[in-house]
Amino acid sequence: MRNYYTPGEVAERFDLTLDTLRYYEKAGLLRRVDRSPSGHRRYRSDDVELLNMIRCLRDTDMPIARLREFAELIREGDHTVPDRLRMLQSHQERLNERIAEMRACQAVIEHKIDYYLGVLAESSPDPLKETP
Amino acid sequence: MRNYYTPGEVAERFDLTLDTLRYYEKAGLLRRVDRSPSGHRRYRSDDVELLNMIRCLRDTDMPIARLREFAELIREGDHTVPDRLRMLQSHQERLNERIAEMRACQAVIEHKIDYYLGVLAESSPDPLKETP
DNA sequence: GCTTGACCTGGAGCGCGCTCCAGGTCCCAT
DNA sequence: ATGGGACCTGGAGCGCGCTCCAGGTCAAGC
Repeated sequence: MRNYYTPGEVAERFDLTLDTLRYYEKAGLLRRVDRSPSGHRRYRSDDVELLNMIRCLRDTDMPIARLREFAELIREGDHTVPDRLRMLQSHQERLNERIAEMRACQAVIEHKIDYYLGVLAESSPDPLKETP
Repeated sequence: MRNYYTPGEVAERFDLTLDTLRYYEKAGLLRRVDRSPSGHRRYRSDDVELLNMIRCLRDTDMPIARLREFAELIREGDHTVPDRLRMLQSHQERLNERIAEMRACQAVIEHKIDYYLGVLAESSPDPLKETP
């Protein structure tokens, strides 16, 4: 029973390419990952756990640079928990703002959709009762 | 009484730079804008109206290429209303999906925040009743 | 022994959406 | 007449986040 994950497994699990996975490591989002005797990477379950977080944060547009900061805090040890907490909390706030912004845009777009629907209704009115 | 807007006015109104405004024009998001005798741009109110839509769509991550398609439909005339409608509707759907995705990520992040709060609570428990 | 496939490396390249620049024109106020 | 400010042009450059590549190693199965 293996206690590690191969690059292929990890890539598939998070829907990342091998290139991206290596890029994340180079960029400092992951520690230097363990290797098999032949040099292949072996991801531990805590790497995978971190990647899960990374994917969430990336998917919500946290830039790589900030992700690296976060990862560095983790590597520095338990005394950085308050800083990590602050990072996550402020990210949540930004996210709330972003979602609100998107909702506002949606409203404007919806308005335009209604307008277009109106235009169509007028140009081709009730097909059973055409205007004379 | 002027019936046009200067580049500076438009840029400020939509919080864009003059460069971006010109870029949008080059990219085909705007028609070739009118000019003053001295060559300065003069935006009409329908340009401004379109820009308002463009800003909404860009702010919700519609790529420039798709925006150009949309703008071209407008230029082609009223018979493209159904196509425009479809574009906006499918954009709204994508947006809903995107927002749902972000909410899902937020839940994961919130979970982590709670975990960190737990860690902190444990490492520095009730300050008035320290563990012996 | 040979092929296949998964993985390795360092480094170059790319697509997107701007952003910046040099050098110029025009107009208005001092 | 001079200076400042708003704007013009074409084209180069940039930051980000990957993505691709050539050339190589290794392990397992036929």
